[in-house]
Amino acid sequence: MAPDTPDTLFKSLADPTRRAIFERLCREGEKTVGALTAGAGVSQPVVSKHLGLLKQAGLVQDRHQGRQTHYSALPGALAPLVDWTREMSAFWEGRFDDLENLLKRMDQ
Amino acid sequence: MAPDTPDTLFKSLADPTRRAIFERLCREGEKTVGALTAGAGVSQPVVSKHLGLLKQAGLVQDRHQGRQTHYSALPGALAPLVDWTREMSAFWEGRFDDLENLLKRMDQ
DNA sequence: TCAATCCATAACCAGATGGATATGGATTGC
DNA sequence: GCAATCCATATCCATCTGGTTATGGATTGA
Repeated sequence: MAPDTPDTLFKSLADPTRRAIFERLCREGEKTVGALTAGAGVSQPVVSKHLGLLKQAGLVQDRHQGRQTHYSALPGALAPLVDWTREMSAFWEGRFDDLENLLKRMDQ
Repeated sequence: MAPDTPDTLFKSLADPTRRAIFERLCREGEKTVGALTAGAGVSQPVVSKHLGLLKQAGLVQDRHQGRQTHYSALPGALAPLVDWTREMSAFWEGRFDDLENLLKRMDQ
């Protein structure tokens, strides 16, 4: 799946375990697979698999150092998501052709 | 699943068919199930099921008129998504404790 | 009233997916 | 060199999920 598309991003972040891993990397910075496994609530192979998917999606990068692999977040990859939500909201803001929208705006 | 949480929103928008329906509602405004089915590429029951999930997630609302049901988008429900991405980016911006981040910033 | 239309629900199926365990390669420490 | 550690891959399994067809209730129109 092509990285950095809304589809890939939504799919990658839809799983709670996977999203939690990404969140930890965003909050706490670079971490090894072992460190991520501690507290993930799932086995190490599962963590590795999720990290592989996050990497494919362009959301994380890895750095090999000896027998450890350090992963870190690439929050810039979230840009297409931001664009998408902005686009959807923009369509909403730009449309005033039904009564409900009109009433909502008059309500403000 | 509780509506309007990042988890529910990501899951709801992860499916391409479902997201396409939501996008159409955002772009083109209120539509009946029949109108949405035309061009969705899937059968009418599938469209109904997706609309049911989108409604549970708080992303759409429905309005019954005779034998038709009109659905419309509620893009305000995307707010938790926007907040979440902002939060992740904020963690990123606030951290300058490793060499790679430093180099990236010096690069700009 | 009766046929047709619109939509939701039910039942079912195939494939995707998240999880576990088993294993093995690479690296480190003794 | 050898045992131990770290991680990725392989295999397998149960469940979830997105799709189909079948059906039926409600409403409309003739």
